[in-house]
Amino acid sequence: MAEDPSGRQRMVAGAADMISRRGLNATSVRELAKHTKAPLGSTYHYFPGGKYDLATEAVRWADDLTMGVLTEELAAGPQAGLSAFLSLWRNIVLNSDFHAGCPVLAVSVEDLPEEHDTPRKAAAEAFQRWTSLLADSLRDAGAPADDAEQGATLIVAAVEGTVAMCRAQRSITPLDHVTAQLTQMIEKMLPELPPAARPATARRRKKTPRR
Amino acid sequence: MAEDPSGRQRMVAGAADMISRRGLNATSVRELAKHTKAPLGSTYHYFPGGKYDLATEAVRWADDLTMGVLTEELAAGPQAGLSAFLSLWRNIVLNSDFHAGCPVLAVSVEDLPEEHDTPRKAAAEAFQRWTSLLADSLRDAGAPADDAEQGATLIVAAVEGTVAMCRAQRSITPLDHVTAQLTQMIEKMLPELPPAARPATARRRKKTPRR
DNA sequence: GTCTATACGAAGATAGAC
DNA sequence: GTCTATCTTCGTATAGAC
Repeated sequence: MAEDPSGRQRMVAGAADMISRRGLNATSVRELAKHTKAPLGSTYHYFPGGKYDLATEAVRWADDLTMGVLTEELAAGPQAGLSAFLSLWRNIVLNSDFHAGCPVLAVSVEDLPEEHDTPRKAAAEAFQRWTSLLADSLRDAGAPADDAEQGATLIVAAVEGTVAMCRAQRSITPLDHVTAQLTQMIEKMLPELPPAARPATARRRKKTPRR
Repeated sequence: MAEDPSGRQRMVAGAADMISRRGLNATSVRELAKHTKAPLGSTYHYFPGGKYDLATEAVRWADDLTMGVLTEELAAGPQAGLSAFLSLWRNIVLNSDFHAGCPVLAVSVEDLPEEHDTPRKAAAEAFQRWTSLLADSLRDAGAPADDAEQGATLIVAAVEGTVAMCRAQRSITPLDHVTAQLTQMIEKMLPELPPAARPATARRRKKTPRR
């Protein structure tokens, strides 16, 4: 968990980044090895299943990273979680000057040969985990069960779609618009409360909040 | 506009479909020619700029198709337009058994070499056109200007993201959830009216409605 | 103008030297 | 165990025969 100097770990993170930029098909093992300063042959020592093993781990890596951020921030309620989720992708898009995005989305829109289907399955799992986490948080905060489930799905879908739109348009404006609307949506689906109050279920947090 | 038996037109539509399934990088000119029964050499006669010319036209083709559907159905108001927009992609996903999606999104998440950037620009334009059309319709129906603009962006982003989620999960459920939430969102942003009534601006339509 | 045959590079994957 | 050199397949693009 401390920094892992291992070439293996660097390759997984590097693959996630590269896939998020160019997609899975355009991410070659050759170039990845070069960028991460790992010898080409070692790749197949670390990842005997080759490119698709590597891609699957890259998707899981992004999944876990996102789950970590969401879990931590959702402790302070759905709005805080939404905000953190948005910031996560916002920073990735801006720091890469609109060149990087979400590797999970990238894998989801490339039809893979039937026998190398594990990256897509990992992507499906990631979306499911993010959605469930958000839905639970909305329910805990008092949203009706249907709205919680549907709203969580909308949040994940909208963020993924918006990141792609921002990249196409080379502008962060779509993300700002979506942020405003999703924030409104959550407000309307929660029971009305004075801004300071919070339902009891939302108060249990596991750690001290960040920052 | 009647059926075009031309090989050229078939290649553009075929490219749009293939890109929507596997992404731009995995769409080879070779295989496209084979699928559309056009000789490989002819491709470069029709599209002197090669693969990226072809991709750009494919994106514009999908753009125009979507604009046509949207323009026609939005004449009956924003809810009808949303519904048609959703159906369009829903049918594509279901008819392809979760293998096809939106070519505009596919192009948006693949970083292209700087010199072959036109497909991305065409994608940016497509998103912009769809968003503007929806925003205008929402404004005409009485939504506040900010909500109209932001809501239109959310609709486009959410639909694009949801199509990708459905493909990853091999399930149409996300699209159903998003449909419910977006429908609610539009209702809440429009002035309250008895279901039968309609603001005057939404009544002007250009053609007789289909079917 | 249409198409076949081919040039040339880069992809995934592996064999086998260190 | 690590890495280099190489095999095979497929990519884009073109040259030149009909």
